Amino acid sequence: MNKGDLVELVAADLGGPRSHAEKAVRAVLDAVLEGVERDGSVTLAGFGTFERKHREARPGRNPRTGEALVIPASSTVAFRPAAALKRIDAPSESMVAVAATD
Amino acid sequence: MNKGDLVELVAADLGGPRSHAEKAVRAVLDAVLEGVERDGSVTLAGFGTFERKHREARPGRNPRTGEALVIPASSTVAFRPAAALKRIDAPSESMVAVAATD
DNA sequence: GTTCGACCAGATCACCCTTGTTCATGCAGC
DNA sequence: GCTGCATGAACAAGGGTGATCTGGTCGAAC
Repeated sequence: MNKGDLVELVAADLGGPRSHAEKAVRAVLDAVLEGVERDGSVTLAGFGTFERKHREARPGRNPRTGEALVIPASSTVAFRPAAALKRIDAPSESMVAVAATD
Repeated sequence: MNKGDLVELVAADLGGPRSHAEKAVRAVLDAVLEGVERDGSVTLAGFGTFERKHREARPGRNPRTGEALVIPASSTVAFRPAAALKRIDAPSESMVAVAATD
């Protein structure tokens, strides 16, 4: 799913025109990045937490040549999903039971 | 930073009332979850990709008791940030140069 | 007021991360 | 609406890193 489809979903939710939903999507994404840049972390209850993580330099390897190299330290944005959207998958053996229950 | 602050940023961006921005934030977050559920992944160019990742069951351990246990298979939502928001930190040796340049 | 998130402990395994290319697609501008 | 540009995905291999378990409480957020 790409941004266009997401905009359609947002438009369906907000009920307004797609152009408005598109602006809303951009505004939210930009605000998240802004918040991460400013505060270092953005916590959205029930959704997850975006946080800027500093990664130490560490030894890496060029997968093409196999040559060892040093991956420089970098800052990236990590996302920790809220517990609400972690779903425990039923074990394979229970799938039959689930199917029977369902 | 919490959801309220994010809403304020979005409101400042959209220019509308905060109540409207709050609805927009909820709509976007909900749409992302909806998209992940539907399609398995949501790609936002310049921001990142949300994708549902299936994690196999694996042996774990209760950190309190040290007792071994099996972590059941689960599905979670992972976020891969776009290359644009990965920032390479200057090496320590360059910090002096940066300081000198700055 | 209620619920949700963070924290911490220790051990372990999955996965992320590098390079570099190309192609295709998505996005945005005209 | 079309085109152009930019960005994402995939692959290959290996090692380091972090995510993960529980759980109770406190504080903040909703």
